[in-house]
Amino acid sequence: MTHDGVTATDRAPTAVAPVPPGRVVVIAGPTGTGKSDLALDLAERLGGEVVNADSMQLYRGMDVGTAKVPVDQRRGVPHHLLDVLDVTQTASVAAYQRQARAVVEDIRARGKAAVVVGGSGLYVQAIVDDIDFPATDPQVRARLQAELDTLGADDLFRRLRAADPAAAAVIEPANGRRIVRALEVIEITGRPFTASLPVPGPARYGALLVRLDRETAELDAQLERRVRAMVDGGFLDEVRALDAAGIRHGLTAPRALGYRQMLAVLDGTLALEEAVGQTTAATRRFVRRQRSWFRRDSRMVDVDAAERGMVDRVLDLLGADQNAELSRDCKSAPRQAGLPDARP
RNA sequence: GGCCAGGUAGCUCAGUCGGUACGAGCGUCCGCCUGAAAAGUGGAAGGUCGCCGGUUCGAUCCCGGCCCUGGCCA
Repeated sequence: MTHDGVTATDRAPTAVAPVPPGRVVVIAGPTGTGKSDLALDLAERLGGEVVNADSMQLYRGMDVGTAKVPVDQRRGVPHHLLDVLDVTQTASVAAYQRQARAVVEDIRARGKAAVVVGGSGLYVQAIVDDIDFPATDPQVRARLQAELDTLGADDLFRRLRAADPAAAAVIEPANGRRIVRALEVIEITGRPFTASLPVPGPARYGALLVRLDRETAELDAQLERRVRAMVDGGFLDEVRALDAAGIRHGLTAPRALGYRQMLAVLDGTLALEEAVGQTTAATRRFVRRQRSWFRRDSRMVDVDAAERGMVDRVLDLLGADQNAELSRDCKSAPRQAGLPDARP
Protein backbone atom coordinates (compact mmCIF):
# COMPACT_ATOMS: atom_id res chain seq x y z
CA MET A 1 0.00 0.00 0.00
CA THR A 2 1.18 3.46 -0.73
CA HIS A 3 1.74 5.24 2.52
CA ASP A 4 4.13 8.09 2.20
CA GLY A 5 4.72 10.51 5.03
CA VAL A 6 1.67 12.63 5.61
CA THR A 7 2.19 16.29 6.10
CA ALA A 8 -1.23 17.59 5.36
CA THR A 9 -1.47 19.56 8.55
CA ASP A 10 -0.53 22.81 6.86
CA ARG A 11 -3.78 23.62 5.14
CA ALA A 12 -4.32 26.52 2.88
CA PRO A 13 -6.18 29.36 4.53
CA THR A 14 -9.83 29.40 3.54
CA ALA A 15 -13.05 31.18 4.21
CA VAL A 16 -15.23 28.14 3.89
CA ALA A 17 -17.25 26.63 6.68
CA PRO A 18 -15.36 24.29 9.01
CA VAL A 19 -15.69 20.62 8.28
CA PRO A 20 -16.02 18.22 11.21
CA PRO A 21 -13.50 15.37 11.41
CA GLY A 22 -14.29 11.93 10.14
CA ARG A 23 -16.39 13.07 7.25
CA VAL A 24 -16.76 11.00 4.13
CA VAL A 25 -17.11 12.52 0.71
CA VAL A 26 -17.53 10.54 -2.48
CA ILE A 27 -16.38 11.96 -5.79
CA ALA A 28 -18.13 10.01 -8.53
CA GLY A 29 -18.96 10.65 -12.16
CA PRO A 30 -17.78 9.72 -15.62
CA THR A 31 -14.18 9.10 -16.49
CA GLY A 32 -12.01 11.97 -17.65
CA THR A 33 -13.70 14.70 -15.66
CA GLY A 34 -10.86 15.25 -13.23
CA LYS A 35 -12.16 13.31 -10.24
CA SER A 36 -8.70 12.32 -9.07
CA ASP A 37 -7.48 15.89 -9.03
CA LEU A 38 -10.50 17.14 -7.18
CA ALA A 39 -10.14 14.34 -4.65
CA LEU A 40 -6.52 15.16 -4.12
CA ASP A 41 -7.31 18.83 -3.59
CA LEU A 42 -10.02 17.96 -1.13
CA ALA A 43 -7.91 15.50 0.78
CA GLU A 44 -5.14 18.03 1.01
CA ARG A 45 -7.44 20.72 2.32
CA LEU A 46 -9.17 18.39 4.74
CA GLY A 47 -6.06 16.62 5.86
CA GLY A 48 -7.84 13.52 4.65
CA GLU A 49 -7.02 10.35 2.77
CA VAL A 50 -8.05 9.09 -0.62
CA VAL A 51 -9.86 5.80 -1.16
CA ASN A 52 -10.00 4.42 -4.68
CA ALA A 53 -13.36 3.29 -6.04
CA ASP A 54 -12.24 2.43 -9.52
CA SER A 55 -12.35 -1.23 -10.41
CA MET A 56 -9.39 -1.12 -12.76
CA GLN A 57 -7.06 1.00 -10.67
CA LEU A 58 -7.18 -1.88 -8.24
CA TYR A 59 -4.70 -3.63 -10.49
CA ARG A 60 -0.98 -3.48 -10.02
CA GLY A 61 0.78 -2.36 -13.17
CA MET A 62 -2.29 -0.88 -14.82
CA ASP A 63 -1.21 2.71 -14.51
CA VAL A 64 -1.10 4.78 -17.66
CA GLY A 65 -4.15 3.09 -19.16
CA THR A 66 -6.24 3.71 -16.07
CA ALA A 67 -4.99 7.27 -15.57
CA LYS A 68 -3.84 6.36 -12.10
CA VAL A 69 -2.28 9.30 -10.27
CA PRO A 70 1.48 8.63 -10.18
CA VAL A 71 2.95 8.21 -6.70
CA ASP A 72 5.11 11.30 -7.04
CA GLN A 73 2.05 13.39 -7.76
CA ARG A 74 0.06 12.36 -4.72
CA ARG A 75 1.38 15.26 -2.68
CA GLY A 76 1.94 13.09 0.32
CA VAL A 77 -1.73 12.27 0.63
CA PRO A 78 -2.22 8.60 1.56
CA HIS A 79 -4.05 6.65 -1.13
CA HIS A 80 -5.84 3.41 -0.39
CA LEU A 81 -6.95 0.47 -2.50
CA LEU A 82 -4.70 1.11 -5.43
CA ASP A 83 -2.49 -1.72 -6.66
CA VAL A 84 -4.08 -4.41 -4.54
CA LEU A 85 -4.74 -6.99 -7.24
CA ASP A 86 -2.58 -8.92 -9.65
CA VAL A 87 -3.76 -8.73 -13.25
CA THR A 88 -4.42 -12.44 -13.23
CA GLN A 89 -6.86 -12.12 -10.36
CA THR A 90 -10.56 -11.53 -10.82
CA ALA A 91 -11.93 -8.38 -9.28
CA SER A 92 -14.95 -8.74 -7.03
CA VAL A 93 -17.35 -6.13 -5.72
CA ALA A 94 -18.03 -8.07 -2.58
CA ALA A 95 -14.36 -8.29 -1.69
CA TYR A 96 -13.97 -4.64 -2.54
CA GLN A 97 -16.90 -3.77 -0.30
CA ARG A 98 -15.29 -5.41 2.70
CA GLN A 99 -11.92 -3.81 2.13
CA ALA A 100 -13.23 -0.38 1.29
CA ARG A 101 -15.50 -0.21 4.30
CA ALA A 102 -12.69 -1.35 6.54
CA VAL A 103 -10.43 1.33 5.12
CA VAL A 104 -13.03 4.08 5.42
CA GLU A 105 -13.82 3.07 8.96
CA ASP A 106 -10.18 3.03 9.89
CA ILE A 107 -9.67 6.50 8.47
CA ARG A 108 -12.65 7.80 10.41
CA ALA A 109 -11.47 6.11 13.56
CA ARG A 110 -8.31 8.14 13.25
CA GLY A 111 -10.41 11.26 12.99
CA LYS A 112 -9.58 11.93 9.40
CA ALA A 113 -11.73 12.62 6.39
CA ALA A 114 -12.11 9.93 3.76
CA VAL A 115 -12.32 11.01 0.14
CA VAL A 116 -13.66 8.18 -1.97
CA VAL A 117 -13.02 8.61 -5.70
CA GLY A 118 -14.02 6.47 -8.60
CA GLY A 119 -16.20 5.93 -11.60
CA SER A 120 -17.28 2.40 -10.86
CA GLY A 121 -20.88 2.96 -9.86
CA LEU A 122 -21.45 -0.40 -8.29
CA TYR A 123 -18.27 -0.08 -6.25
CA VAL A 124 -19.28 3.29 -4.91
CA GLN A 125 -22.69 1.94 -4.03
CA ALA A 126 -21.16 -1.06 -2.36
CA ILE A 127 -19.55 1.28 0.14
CA VAL A 128 -22.36 3.69 0.68
CA ASP A 129 -25.48 1.56 0.26
CA ASP A 130 -26.78 -1.42 2.12
CA ILE A 131 -26.05 -3.89 -0.58
CA ASP A 132 -25.62 -7.45 0.54
CA PHE A 133 -23.97 -9.66 -2.03
CA PRO A 134 -25.02 -13.31 -1.97
CA ALA A 135 -22.16 -15.79 -1.88
CA THR A 136 -20.42 -17.25 -4.87
CA ASP A 137 -18.98 -20.64 -5.64
CA PRO A 138 -16.25 -21.03 -8.25
CA GLN A 139 -17.27 -24.59 -9.03
CA VAL A 140 -20.92 -23.79 -9.58
CA ARG A 141 -20.05 -20.66 -11.48
CA ALA A 142 -17.65 -22.47 -13.78
CA ARG A 143 -20.16 -25.17 -14.50
CA LEU A 144 -22.94 -22.73 -15.31
CA GLN A 145 -20.59 -20.67 -17.42
CA ALA A 146 -19.63 -23.78 -19.38
CA GLU A 147 -23.29 -24.58 -19.88
CA LEU A 148 -23.88 -21.07 -21.12
CA ASP A 149 -21.11 -21.50 -23.65
CA THR A 150 -22.40 -24.82 -24.96
CA LEU A 151 -26.16 -24.54 -24.57
CA GLY A 152 -26.61 -20.84 -25.09
CA ALA A 153 -28.42 -18.15 -23.16
CA ASP A 154 -31.89 -19.19 -24.28
CA ASP A 155 -31.55 -22.57 -22.69
CA LEU A 156 -30.34 -21.21 -19.35
CA PHE A 157 -32.98 -18.54 -19.44
CA ARG A 158 -35.71 -21.17 -19.70
CA ARG A 159 -34.22 -22.84 -16.66
CA LEU A 160 -34.21 -19.55 -14.78
CA ARG A 161 -37.82 -18.91 -15.70
CA ALA A 162 -38.77 -22.23 -14.20
CA ALA A 163 -36.69 -21.74 -11.05
CA ASP A 164 -37.40 -18.09 -10.39
CA PRO A 165 -40.05 -16.39 -12.56
CA ALA A 166 -39.58 -13.09 -10.77
CA ALA A 167 -35.91 -12.96 -11.64
CA ALA A 168 -36.60 -14.06 -15.21
CA ALA A 169 -39.01 -11.18 -15.55
CA VAL A 170 -36.31 -8.63 -14.84
CA ILE A 171 -33.35 -10.19 -16.59
CA GLU A 172 -33.00 -9.97 -20.36
CA PRO A 173 -33.07 -13.41 -22.04
CA ALA A 174 -29.84 -12.64 -23.86
CA ASN A 175 -27.90 -11.48 -20.82
CA GLY A 176 -25.97 -14.66 -20.16
CA ARG A 177 -23.91 -13.08 -17.46
CA ARG A 178 -26.81 -12.15 -15.24
CA ILE A 179 -28.62 -15.40 -15.93
CA VAL A 180 -25.61 -17.40 -14.82
CA ARG A 181 -25.26 -15.38 -11.64
CA ALA A 182 -28.96 -15.73 -10.84
CA LEU A 183 -28.84 -19.49 -11.30
CA GLU A 184 -25.71 -19.62 -9.20
CA VAL A 185 -27.30 -17.77 -6.32
CA ILE A 186 -30.41 -19.91 -6.47
CA GLU A 187 -28.34 -23.06 -6.41
CA ILE A 188 -26.11 -21.96 -3.56
CA THR A 189 -28.67 -20.35 -1.32
CA GLY A 190 -31.63 -22.49 -2.24
CA ARG A 191 -33.66 -19.33 -2.37
CA PRO A 192 -34.93 -17.30 -5.29
CA PHE A 193 -32.66 -14.64 -6.66
CA THR A 194 -34.25 -11.40 -5.66
CA ALA A 195 -33.33 -9.18 -8.50
CA SER A 196 -34.29 -6.01 -6.76
CA LEU A 197 -32.28 -2.88 -6.25
CA PRO A 198 -31.29 -1.75 -2.81
CA VAL A 199 -33.55 1.03 -1.62
CA PRO A 200 -31.45 4.16 -1.71
CA GLY A 201 -31.73 5.39 1.85
CA PRO A 202 -29.36 7.93 3.34
CA ALA A 203 -25.76 7.23 2.47
CA ARG A 204 -23.77 5.27 5.00
CA TYR A 205 -21.30 7.32 7.07
CA GLY A 206 -23.42 10.35 6.26
CA ALA A 207 -21.33 10.63 3.16
CA LEU A 208 -21.66 13.56 0.83
CA LEU A 209 -22.13 12.25 -2.69
CA VAL A 210 -20.68 14.44 -5.41
CA ARG A 211 -21.32 13.79 -9.08
CA LEU A 212 -18.61 15.48 -11.12
CA ASP A 213 -19.33 15.93 -14.81
CA ARG A 214 -18.76 18.31 -17.65
CA GLU A 215 -20.32 19.27 -20.94
CA THR A 216 -20.44 16.34 -23.37
CA ALA A 217 -18.63 17.88 -26.33
CA GLU A 218 -15.80 19.05 -24.11
CA LEU A 219 -15.55 15.73 -22.33
CA ASP A 220 -15.51 13.81 -25.59
CA ALA A 221 -12.72 15.99 -26.90
CA GLN A 222 -10.85 15.51 -23.66
CA LEU A 223 -11.20 11.74 -23.91
CA GLU A 224 -9.68 11.79 -27.36
CA ARG A 225 -6.71 13.79 -26.12
CA ARG A 226 -6.37 11.56 -23.14
CA VAL A 227 -6.21 8.31 -25.08
CA ARG A 228 -3.66 9.86 -27.38
CA ALA A 229 -1.62 10.99 -24.39
CA MET A 230 -1.78 7.51 -22.89
CA VAL A 231 -0.34 6.01 -26.04
CA ASP A 232 2.35 8.66 -26.15
CA GLY A 233 2.96 8.00 -22.48
CA GLY A 234 3.89 4.38 -22.96
CA PHE A 235 0.56 2.59 -22.88
CA LEU A 236 1.73 -0.06 -25.31
CA ASP A 237 4.87 -0.80 -23.29
CA GLU A 238 2.81 -1.08 -20.16
CA VAL A 239 0.54 -3.63 -21.79
CA ARG A 240 3.51 -5.52 -23.17
CA ALA A 241 4.86 -5.86 -19.65
CA LEU A 242 1.48 -6.95 -18.35
CA ASP A 243 1.26 -9.48 -21.15
CA ALA A 244 4.44 -11.01 -19.80
CA ALA A 245 2.88 -10.89 -16.35
CA GLY A 246 -0.01 -12.99 -17.62
CA ILE A 247 -2.78 -10.45 -18.00
CA ARG A 248 -4.38 -12.58 -20.69
CA HIS A 249 -5.08 -15.25 -18.12
CA GLY A 250 -7.09 -12.82 -16.09
CA LEU A 251 -10.84 -12.53 -16.48
CA THR A 252 -11.30 -8.87 -15.66
CA ALA A 253 -8.09 -6.98 -16.40
CA PRO A 254 -7.64 -7.89 -20.09
CA ARG A 255 -11.10 -6.52 -20.85
CA ALA A 256 -10.36 -3.07 -19.54
CA LEU A 257 -10.78 -0.12 -21.89
CA GLY A 258 -7.73 0.27 -24.04
CA TYR A 259 -5.99 -2.80 -22.65
CA ARG A 260 -8.05 -5.09 -24.82
CA GLN A 261 -7.16 -2.96 -27.84
CA MET A 262 -3.46 -2.74 -27.00
CA LEU A 263 -3.31 -6.51 -26.64
CA ALA A 264 -4.73 -6.78 -30.14
CA VAL A 265 -2.03 -4.42 -31.35
CA LEU A 266 0.60 -6.66 -29.78
CA ASP A 267 -1.00 -9.59 -31.56
CA GLY A 268 -0.68 -7.73 -34.82
CA THR A 269 -4.40 -7.97 -35.46
CA LEU A 270 -5.06 -4.27 -34.95
CA ALA A 271 -3.20 -1.21 -36.16
CA LEU A 272 -2.20 1.24 -33.46
CA GLU A 273 -4.22 4.04 -35.01
CA GLU A 274 -7.25 1.77 -35.12
CA ALA A 275 -6.70 0.88 -31.50
CA VAL A 276 -6.62 4.52 -30.52
CA GLY A 277 -9.90 5.14 -32.33
CA GLN A 278 -11.59 2.11 -30.86
CA THR A 279 -10.42 2.91 -27.37
CA THR A 280 -11.70 6.45 -27.62
CA ALA A 281 -15.06 5.25 -28.90
CA ALA A 282 -15.33 2.61 -26.20
CA THR A 283 -14.47 5.16 -23.53
CA ARG A 284 -17.14 7.48 -24.86
CA ARG A 285 -19.68 4.70 -24.62
CA PHE A 286 -18.51 3.94 -21.12
CA VAL A 287 -19.05 7.53 -20.09
CA ARG A 288 -22.65 7.30 -21.29
CA ARG A 289 -23.17 4.18 -19.21
CA GLN A 290 -21.60 5.76 -16.18
CA ARG A 291 -23.90 8.72 -16.50
CA SER A 292 -26.99 6.58 -16.73
CA TRP A 293 -25.84 4.74 -13.65
CA PHE A 294 -25.21 7.84 -11.55
CA ARG A 295 -28.13 9.79 -12.96
CA ARG A 296 -30.64 7.73 -11.05
CA ASP A 297 -29.10 8.53 -7.69
CA SER A 298 -31.07 11.47 -6.36
CA ARG A 299 -28.76 11.89 -3.38
CA MET A 300 -25.94 13.13 -5.53
CA VAL A 301 -24.94 16.75 -5.71
CA ASP A 302 -23.86 17.97 -9.14
CA VAL A 303 -20.59 19.75 -9.64
CA ASP A 304 -19.49 21.00 -13.03
CA ALA A 305 -15.85 20.22 -13.74
CA ALA A 306 -15.55 23.45 -15.71
CA GLU A 307 -16.57 25.54 -12.74
CA ARG A 308 -13.93 27.43 -10.85
CA GLY A 309 -13.56 26.96 -7.14
CA MET A 310 -14.94 23.45 -7.08
CA VAL A 311 -12.95 22.59 -4.00
CA ASP A 312 -14.39 25.41 -1.92
CA ARG A 313 -17.79 24.56 -3.21
CA VAL A 314 -17.51 20.97 -2.01
CA LEU A 315 -15.96 22.03 1.28
CA ASP A 316 -18.91 24.35 1.77
CA LEU A 317 -21.32 21.54 1.09
CA LEU A 318 -19.51 19.42 3.64
CA GLY A 319 -19.58 22.18 6.22
CA ALA A 320 -23.15 23.22 5.59
CA ASP A 321 -24.20 19.67 6.01
CA GLN A 322 -22.55 19.21 9.36
CA ASN A 323 -25.55 19.59 11.63
CA ALA A 324 -27.42 16.90 9.82
CA GLU A 325 -24.31 14.80 9.92
CA LEU A 326 -23.75 15.26 13.62
CA SER A 327 -27.28 14.36 14.54
CA ARG A 328 -27.09 11.34 12.33
CA ASP A 329 -23.93 10.21 14.00
CA CYS A 330 -24.92 10.85 17.60
CA LYS A 331 -28.35 9.37 17.55
CA SER A 332 -27.70 6.04 15.84
CA ALA A 333 -29.80 6.87 12.83
CA PRO A 334 -32.04 4.00 11.80
CA ARG A 335 -30.46 2.11 8.96
CA GLN A 336 -32.34 -0.32 6.88
CA ALA A 337 -33.31 -3.33 8.92
CA GLY A 338 -31.60 -6.67 8.77
CA LEU A 339 -28.19 -5.35 7.87
CA PRO A 340 -25.21 -5.03 10.10
CA ASP A 341 -24.28 -1.46 10.67
CA ALA A 342 -20.57 -1.45 10.22
CA ARG A 343 -20.01 2.06 11.38
CA PRO A 344 -17.45 2.46 14.14
C1' G B 1 -12.09 13.21 -73.44
C1' G B 2 -13.81 7.71 -73.68
C1' C B 3 -15.23 3.19 -71.00
C1' C B 4 -16.73 0.62 -66.44
C1' A B 5 -18.65 0.55 -61.39
C1' G B 6 -21.30 3.26 -57.98
C1' G B 7 -24.41 7.31 -55.72
C1' U B 8 -30.34 4.15 -50.41
C1' A B 9 -30.35 6.20 -42.30
C1' G B 10 -24.75 10.42 -39.49
C1' C B 11 -21.02 6.19 -41.54
C1' U B 12 -20.23 1.31 -44.30
C1' C B 13 -23.40 -1.27 -47.18
C1' A B 14 -28.01 -4.76 -48.22
C1' G B 15 -32.72 -4.62 -50.99
C1' U B 16 -37.00 -3.70 -54.07
C1' C B 17 -37.86 -8.80 -61.47
C1' G B 18 -42.33 -0.75 -61.03
C1' G B 19 -47.20 -0.68 -56.21
C1' U B 20 -46.47 2.57 -49.22
C1' A B 21 -37.95 0.78 -47.53
C1' C B 22 -39.33 -6.41 -42.87
C1' G B 23 -33.32 -3.23 -44.10
C1' A B 24 -28.32 -4.71 -41.33
C1' G B 25 -23.96 -3.38 -38.65
C1' C B 26 -21.65 0.81 -36.56
C1' G B 27 -22.72 5.64 -34.52
C1' U B 28 -26.46 8.68 -31.70
C1' C B 29 -30.20 8.89 -27.82
C1' C B 30 -32.74 6.48 -23.69
C1' G B 31 -32.75 2.45 -20.20
C1' C B 32 -31.30 -2.04 -17.19
C1' C B 33 -27.50 -3.52 -13.77
C1' U B 34 -26.87 -7.64 -6.29
C1' G B 35 -19.37 -11.70 -5.71
C1' A B 36 -16.26 -10.05 -13.81
C1' A B 37 -19.21 -3.73 -13.50
C1' A B 38 -13.63 0.09 -17.84
C1' A B 39 -17.87 -5.99 -17.71
C1' G B 40 -22.72 -7.64 -19.48
C1' U B 41 -27.34 -6.24 -21.72
C1' G B 42 -32.58 -4.13 -23.65
C1' G B 43 -35.09 -0.40 -26.46
C1' A B 44 -35.87 4.03 -29.54
C1' A B 45 -35.12 7.79 -33.01
C1' G B 46 -32.96 8.55 -37.90
C1' G B 47 -34.00 7.78 -45.08
C1' U B 48 -37.22 13.78 -50.64
C1' C B 49 -33.65 5.72 -52.08
C1' G B 50 -27.80 12.03 -56.16
C1' C B 51 -30.58 16.12 -59.24
C1' C B 52 -33.99 17.39 -63.40
C1' G B 53 -37.25 15.59 -66.92
C1' G B 54 -39.84 11.37 -69.46
C1' U B 55 -42.71 6.63 -69.72
C1' U B 56 -46.63 4.67 -66.47
C1' C B 57 -52.81 4.56 -62.99
C1' G B 58 -48.23 4.46 -60.03
C1' A B 59 -41.14 4.98 -60.28
C1' U B 60 -36.02 4.48 -55.39
C1' C B 61 -36.29 0.47 -59.10
C1' C B 62 -37.46 1.55 -66.62
C1' C B 63 -35.68 5.68 -70.33
C1' G B 64 -32.92 10.48 -71.30
C1' G B 65 -29.91 14.36 -69.56
C1' C B 66 -27.02 16.43 -65.74
C1' C B 67 -23.96 16.42 -61.17
C1' C B 68 -20.68 13.74 -57.89
C1' U B 69 -17.25 9.55 -56.37
C1' G B 70 -13.85 5.51 -57.53
C1' G B 71 -11.27 2.63 -61.20
C1' C B 72 -9.48 1.66 -66.16
C1' C B 73 -8.12 3.66 -71.02
C1' A B 74 -6.39 7.83 -73.73
